[in-house]
Amino acid sequence: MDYKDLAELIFPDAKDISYYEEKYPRRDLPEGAAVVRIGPSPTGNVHIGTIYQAVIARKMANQTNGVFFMRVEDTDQKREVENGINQIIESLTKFDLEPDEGMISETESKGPYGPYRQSMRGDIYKAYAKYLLSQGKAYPGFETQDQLNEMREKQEAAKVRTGYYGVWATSRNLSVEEAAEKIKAGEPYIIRFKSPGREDRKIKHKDIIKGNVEFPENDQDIIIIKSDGLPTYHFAHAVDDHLMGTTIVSRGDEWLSSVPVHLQLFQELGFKAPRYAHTPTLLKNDNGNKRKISKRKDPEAAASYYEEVGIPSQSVKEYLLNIANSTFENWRRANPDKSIDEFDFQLNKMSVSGALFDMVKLLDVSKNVISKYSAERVYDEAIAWANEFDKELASMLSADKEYSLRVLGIERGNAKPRKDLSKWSELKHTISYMYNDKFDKDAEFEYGKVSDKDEIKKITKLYVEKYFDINDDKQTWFDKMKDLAEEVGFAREVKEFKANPENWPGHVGDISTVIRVTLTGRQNTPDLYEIMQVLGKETVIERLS
RNA sequence: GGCCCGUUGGUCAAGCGGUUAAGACAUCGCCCUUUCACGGCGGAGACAUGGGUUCGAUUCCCGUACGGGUCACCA
Repeated sequence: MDYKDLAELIFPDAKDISYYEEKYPRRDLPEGAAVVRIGPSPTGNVHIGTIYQAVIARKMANQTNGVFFMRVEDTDQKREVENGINQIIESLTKFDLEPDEGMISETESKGPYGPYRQSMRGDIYKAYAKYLLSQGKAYPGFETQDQLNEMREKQEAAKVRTGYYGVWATSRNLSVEEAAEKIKAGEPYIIRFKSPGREDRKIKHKDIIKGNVEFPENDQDIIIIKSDGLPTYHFAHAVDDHLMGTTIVSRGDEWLSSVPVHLQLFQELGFKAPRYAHTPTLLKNDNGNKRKISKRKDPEAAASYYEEVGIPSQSVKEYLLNIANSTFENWRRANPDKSIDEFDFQLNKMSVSGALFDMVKLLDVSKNVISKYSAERVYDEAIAWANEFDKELASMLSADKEYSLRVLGIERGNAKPRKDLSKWSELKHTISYMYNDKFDKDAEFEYGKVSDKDEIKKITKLYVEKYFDINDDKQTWFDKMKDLAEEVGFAREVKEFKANPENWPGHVGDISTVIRVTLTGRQNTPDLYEIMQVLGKETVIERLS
């Protein structure tokens, strides 16, 4: 009996790998085209890190006329969540990051290298495992979970390196006959990779982001096929990225230390290894310490969070790009109106260390993004958000769309657009006073310098009766405000007042504040003239009287 | 603990042997025909630490400290 017989005994039905090598031929792509991918697991709540990876991958593929595909990595059935794949697809769609190939539903995929779901590729992994087995590069391991745990405890107690290697690899030296006998006797087993590595030798890895890294060679006989018949991440990575023609593996840097294993696997399988780009992790400040942003503890770790609070996906993408390449910021300033598709992203310009996720900065980016939207776009996006998350806002906006567009158009569309909105959840508060049914004329407002009720009444009455005319142009309106100030004994000009404050009780700004607060309930608002224009004659008179 | 990776203002970051050590966010002040937002101008604020190497180190080397990752039949 030899290795081949053993392989045959273990995987009698597995095809020869030549079948798959022919079925999935090398991609025919132009020189320099990058084939990149994301490999999310359907564990529910898509992580913002997945979106981050997708932004990077999408850009790499676009810039090189390459391919961006999505492969669902669902080999851990315990963690799987119902509808998990659809959630991933939905998330990518919302961020406008559709892959060129990949799953398009829980069970269907598009693209020539499918299926793009690891649990549906079982036969493929078995074929390659059989191939290794038949060459004596893999072997069945018979230790139970408990035995392995026990072994680790012993190793820890003895303060030696933990793991399945050297003298600890007890199944490794079983003869083919012994192994076959155990299998025939029905003993449970898994398949291990027979590592040719030696811990006292070094391997060099050149990472696109991290640069030169040196590791000890891997000497662990890692498991490649689990007892459920599915591959481990390492094995699936090697087989899939080989077959699918991945040229650059961009993934989180928590994988960096697995590179020796992966390189070895590619080597022993006879595959050409891809280039690797290990991206820094998104971190979060937790009581002064940095730690990985986590789905369990941090709401902002979920891609859906941004949708819920109404931060446009465009803003999130720009922020992520900003973290990925700090040159993005300068580019954006130089090209305020270009699509981010035109930005030249460079993988090797990525920072080596992890960045703290900065919500304040994200909001700032978002504020700029929204400021460039037209009133129509604000309306469309806001109402889409509101329909799902804020019914009151939705009915407010949709009751009179034309009117709402005018409200949203205040100080928008000009050279210096208003920048006071960074997420849709703020919108209701920002514009509520523009809607009569949301405005309580009799509420107690906080006024400024002039706060005496009778005086306020006097000023607003005078304004309405003597100065207000909805047809005035802005300059006339402005001059009239000054006239009003003068008539009630206030300084016409702020500068005059500041030069000699003892001469007046206040200035025109104090008077306009009276009008502003009475009209809107707020001391801080956009341009009052525009507000009055939108509010219309009737409402202005009604509120000021 | 072993093995990796990292450490420039509060945050994100340029810089890669000689710089007044960029810029952005945040913060403070002033200005911007009346508020606020925007915009403009300005201020404060940083090379973790100790040794080398060098005429000269934020930049190169070694140690230390600190932070992060990883050591699963999870990805």
